[in-house]
Amino acid sequence: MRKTNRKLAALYDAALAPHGINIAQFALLRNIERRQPVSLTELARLLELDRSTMGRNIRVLQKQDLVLTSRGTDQREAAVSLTERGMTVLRAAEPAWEGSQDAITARIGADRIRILQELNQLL
Amino acid sequence: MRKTNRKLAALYDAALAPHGINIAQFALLRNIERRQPVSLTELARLLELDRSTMGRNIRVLQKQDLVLTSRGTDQREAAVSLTERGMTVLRAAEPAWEGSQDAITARIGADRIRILQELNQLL
DNA sequence: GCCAGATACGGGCATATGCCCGCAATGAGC
DNA sequence: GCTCATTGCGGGCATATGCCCGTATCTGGC
Repeated sequence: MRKTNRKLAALYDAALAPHGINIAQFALLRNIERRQPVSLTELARLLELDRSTMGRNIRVLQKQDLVLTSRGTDQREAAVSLTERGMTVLRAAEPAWEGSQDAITARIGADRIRILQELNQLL
Repeated sequence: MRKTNRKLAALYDAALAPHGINIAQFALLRNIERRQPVSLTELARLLELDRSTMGRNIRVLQKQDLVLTSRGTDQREAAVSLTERGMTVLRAAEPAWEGSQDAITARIGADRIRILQELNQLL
């Protein structure tokens, strides 16, 4: 599973590289878009990551001017949103992501993809 | 896949924690045992990892006195072998690993496990 | 035997990931 | 209103991962 995950990530990363992001960042940007403005804790819950990991990942996106964070009503919360550039990059990267998705589906079969999705539910 | 991989790794890591190693290190130790003495490049090939990553992972095991490296016939090569302690820890950790393996198989089904193994071949 | 290209490593740079600890803001109970 | 447990973050520590570049060693063709 670890091997496969690395290979799969490498495939997506190669396809997304021209857009300056990797698969982890792509997934993160999509989640931000859906929920913005959203807190770090909420994003961490959505992607099932440690909160501190999420904080650092967001910082990288911020450095690239893809997201911005401000304080929420709750002064503790960091409210994360896409910047205009973030939205542009996300839109531009989507075809590359879909292309990889299709290529991988063709290679391993839609039924196996479905099983991978089930797997995550079971754990 | 990335989510599932993290969850799965966490399960194994928890089971292996009492032995002071994680799932990546466990897999690495097993491969070293099978091929020792073995070069970094060969190990990297076996586990499909970047060679520099392998070098660093080995260094961690070395720091814990689980493996030792010496120069091979080819003076460039690092010949990696298990230390006695490495062997002991590997043997001690195996039941924990098998326990996780069984628990996970029970949870997600042997057929899905088999599909995961096929997946790696296809990529 | 000598040199050029190939091969094995190590180190630097960047990201990803988790755990723990401490700080600040919130909110519930009195 | 005030105290204290809860919640949201950031920073420190450690590992994992990949890419690129430089150095050392080897090897094949001459």
